[in-house]
Amino acid sequence: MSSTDQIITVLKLEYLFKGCSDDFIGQMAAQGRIISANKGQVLFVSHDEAAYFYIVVSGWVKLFRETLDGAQAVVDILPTGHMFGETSLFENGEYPFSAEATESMKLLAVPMGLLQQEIENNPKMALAMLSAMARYRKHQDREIEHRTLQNAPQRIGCFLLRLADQSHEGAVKIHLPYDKTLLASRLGMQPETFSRALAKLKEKTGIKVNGATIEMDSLDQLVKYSCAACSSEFPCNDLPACRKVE
Amino acid sequence: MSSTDQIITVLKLEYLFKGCSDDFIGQMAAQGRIISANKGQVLFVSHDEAAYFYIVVSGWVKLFRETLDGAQAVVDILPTGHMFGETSLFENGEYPFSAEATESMKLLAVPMGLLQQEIENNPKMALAMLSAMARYRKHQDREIEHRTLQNAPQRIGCFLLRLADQSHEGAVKIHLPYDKTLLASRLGMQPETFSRALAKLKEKTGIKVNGATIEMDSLDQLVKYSCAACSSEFPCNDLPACRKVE
DNA sequence: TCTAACATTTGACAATAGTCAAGGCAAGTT
DNA sequence: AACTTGCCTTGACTATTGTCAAATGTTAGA
Repeated sequence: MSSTDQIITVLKLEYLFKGCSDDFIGQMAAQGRIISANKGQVLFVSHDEAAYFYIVVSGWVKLFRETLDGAQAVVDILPTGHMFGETSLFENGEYPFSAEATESMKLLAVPMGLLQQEIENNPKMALAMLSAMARYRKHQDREIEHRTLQNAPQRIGCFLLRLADQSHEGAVKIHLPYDKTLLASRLGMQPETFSRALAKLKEKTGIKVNGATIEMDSLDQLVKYSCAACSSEFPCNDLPACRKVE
Repeated sequence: MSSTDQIITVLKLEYLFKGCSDDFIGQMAAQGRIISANKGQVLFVSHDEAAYFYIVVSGWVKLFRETLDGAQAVVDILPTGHMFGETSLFENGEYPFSAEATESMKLLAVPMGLLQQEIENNPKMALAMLSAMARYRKHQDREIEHRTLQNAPQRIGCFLLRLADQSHEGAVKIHLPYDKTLLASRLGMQPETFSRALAKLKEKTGIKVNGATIEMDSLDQLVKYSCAACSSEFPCNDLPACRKVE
C-alpha cells in the first residue's frame, strides 16, 4: 500500500470525513504528513499558532491544560482515528489546549487551511462539522454531569461500561486502554484515589481486577452501581472516545 | 413598538443572529411567540421532542439534567438574550436537558424548522452556528477545568470576576444575578458549601459581602486567589454567560 | 401587621478525596 | 542476578465537601 493510500485509510477512520468527497480526501492525503512521537513528547502547547490539525494513527494522545504552578486538567485522551486541534479554526487560530503523546505513537498532521477552505466552500462539510461539534458538546456535557453527580468509584465503573461491549450479554473481559495513572487524570482524580476507588468498586460490584484486566460475570452490577448517579439510562449511546475504533 | 418589532429586538440580542439577513429575522419574528413562565415552571424536559428553540427575553433559565432519584446537575443558567434548545437540531430532535424558569420571566419561542432551514440553505448561517458552538465548547471546557482545579471558594471568586467589569480599575461593586442557592448549583456545590466558601473567600481576599451585594477595593486580591488555580490568565476573554447583555 | 414559605447561615458530624511518605511489583538493563 | 526505573498500592493523616438538623433572615401575600 502506498503512503498516500495509508493516509487515506487513516482519514476515513475519523467520523467527520466519512462522507467526504474523494477529491477533498485526496488533497488532505497529498498534503498530510505522518509523524512519529515518543512517549511524553509535546506536540503543541496551548496558544501555539494552529497550523495543523491531527488525527491519531496509533497510540493515545493526552489533551490538557496547565496552570502556572503545574497543575494539570486533562481535557481528553484520544485513540486511533480521532481528530484534534481542528477547533482552533474558531478560536482565533490558537490551540486551546496542549497535546502530548502518551506512548510511542504515530500521527497524521494536515494543514488547517485545507479544512478551513472545505468548510467555507462546501456547505455539506460545514454541516458535518456542526454534527461533530454537537457530538463533542454532548460528550463534554456528560463529563460535567459525571463530575458533579458521580463519585470516584462510580466514574470508574461508568468508564468501564463504555469500554465494554454493551451489546453482548453475559461474562465480560475488559482491558484498560492505557495506564492507571493516566486513566486517573482522565477521570479527574489522583492516582491514589483511583487505586482505592477501584478497590471499592471491586468490593461493591464483584468485578475481578488483575492488573489492567478486569472481568465480571455480567455488566448488571456495574450498571446498577454507576448508572444510578447519572441522568442517562444504560446503555448510553455515547460515542466512546475511550474505545478504539475498529 | 409593535409586537413584531419587540421580537426583532430580542432576536438581535442573541450573538448568533447579529449578522443575519432582515429576511430571516423577519421570518423568525413572524413565527416566534413571546411566552410567559412562572418561577419553577418547567419549559421542557430532557428527551422531549424539540419543536422550538428559545431566547430569554427577561429573567433567568436553568438548564439541568436529573437522575432517577432526583439529583440534579445544572448545565447552565442563562440570562436575557441567550438562546437554548437549538442544539437539538443535532441530537436526533430531542432536547438534551430540561429547562426551568427561575423566576417569573418571558421567553421567545421560535419553531426549530426555521433555524434548520436557514442553516441548511445559507452557508453563512452554518458558519455562524459553528462559531456559536465553538464558543460554547470553550465555555464548557473551561467549566470542566474549573471543577477539576479550583476549590469552592476559588470557583466563587472566579465567577465574581467574570461578573465584574474587568476593564475598570479600582473599587468594584457586584450584585449577584440570582439567588445563592441557584448560584451554588451553577457552580456545582451545595448551598451550605456555598455559604461557607463565600465566608472563606471573604476572609482570604477581604471582599465585603452584604446579602447579594459584594464590594471590594480592587479585583487584585480576587485575581490572585482564584486565577492561581486556572490555566487562563486574567482577564479571561470569556463570553460571560453569567452577565446580562446590555 | 402577621405569617407562611423560602432562603440563608451555622453547628455537628460523615463521607470523600487529596497529600505525603514508604513499600511493593514488574519490565527491562547492565 | 542485581539494579534501576516507573507504575501502582498502602498507610497515615489532612483538607474539602456533603448531609442533616436547627436557627435565623427575608419576602410576598393574607
